[in-house]
Amino acid sequence: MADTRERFIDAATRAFAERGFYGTSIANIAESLPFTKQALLHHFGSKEKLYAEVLTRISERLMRDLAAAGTETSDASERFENVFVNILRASLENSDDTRLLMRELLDNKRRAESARTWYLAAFLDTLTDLARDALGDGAPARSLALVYQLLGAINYFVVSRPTLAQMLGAKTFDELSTAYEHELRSLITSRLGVADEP
Amino acid sequence: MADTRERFIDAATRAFAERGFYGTSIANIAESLPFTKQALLHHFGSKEKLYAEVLTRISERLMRDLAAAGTETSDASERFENVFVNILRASLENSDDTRLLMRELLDNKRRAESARTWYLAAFLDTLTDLARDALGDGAPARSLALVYQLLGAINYFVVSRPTLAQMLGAKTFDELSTAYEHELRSLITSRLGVADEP
DNA sequence: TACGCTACTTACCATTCGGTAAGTACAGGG
DNA sequence: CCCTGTACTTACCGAATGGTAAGTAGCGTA
Repeated sequence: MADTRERFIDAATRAFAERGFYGTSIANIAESLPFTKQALLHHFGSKEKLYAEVLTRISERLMRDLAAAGTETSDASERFENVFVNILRASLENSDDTRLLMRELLDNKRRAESARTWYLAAFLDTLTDLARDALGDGAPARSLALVYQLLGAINYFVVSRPTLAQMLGAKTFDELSTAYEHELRSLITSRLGVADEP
Repeated sequence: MADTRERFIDAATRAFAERGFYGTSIANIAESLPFTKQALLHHFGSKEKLYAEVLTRISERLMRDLAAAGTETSDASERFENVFVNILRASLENSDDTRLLMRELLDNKRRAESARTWYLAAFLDTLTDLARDALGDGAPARSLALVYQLLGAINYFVVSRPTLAQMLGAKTFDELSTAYEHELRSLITSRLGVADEP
């Protein structure tokens, strides 16, 4: 059944996000559902192929989210800011995906071919165009750098949340969580508000 | 010999950074040196203990670097900016360490007790104090959020470099690399240059 | 010369891993 | 009623893993 496949992909996403590709065994994934690992192999053929399906589903969602955002306003700066706030919210909401993609980023140099970066390339292209409109200057590397810095600010935070929660204590952690989006907006608007020196 | 220990820790740092804790076998580490895995076990007792020594050595370097920076100037904003540029340079220079710490961040929720966050706590404390001085406002959560965003901007970039190099091609990648520090400075100075609304 | 210590090695082991082989149960169609 | 395909299961396998046991070689000391 297609439903069983989906359940496997769900469980695999959680497991891979939590323990990484090598820290996760297919038996482990299957045991979190009422199936054996052979059922998993029946549907996906191999661990690698299951992982590929997990990645595909995540990048499809990313592109869908990105396409949905960025059409709310005509002001370039405002649009830029809103797009990144949307990315922050989506990344927080799908933190398993975010963690898994961070692991993939760390691993994919080794995981050979890794033409798997296509989703990132499309992502960056779109965002860099938005950045150029918002910055209004000509150097494409600057736009790309800014985009990457903001993605880093977002993803690193999402990935750190469990550690931060434990380290900071509930009160400070809650304050940080609520401050984060506001502070991200400040960072973006202030950056967009100043002229660049060459 | 102490030298053999150091060589094991060096090799382990590279291996753990590249493949992660679970993707690395102690036999693999030993094979990259003219020793057997039993020599490794003789010196460190277990894989976990070796990993702990690797982490300890990294966090000691981090604290040393941080203590060395931040004393160059008396102006709070300038000091803040310089500290983060120093962190960027050090993270790039020790990219294995950066990658390994990113993996640890992803793993340590699971790796139980993980009182291993102490180095991060001290790091954040120091940086947040600098941020408060530079921002000149009272909300500690804002300072912490800003610090974390800049750390994210730095670490995410360092970790992504192999992927970016492959994805962007040599020319664009070089442009991005040289633009990154400049753009980070722009991000910081512009953020410090505007007043906060509550 | 004997002793103990450090720095290793070879041999071995139980467990876990991803994957294959060979089935069982059942549904739908001719 | 049989045939075929799907969705699984139990049984099994070779390779790799972390770790233990039991050495061996060399050095410093009494």
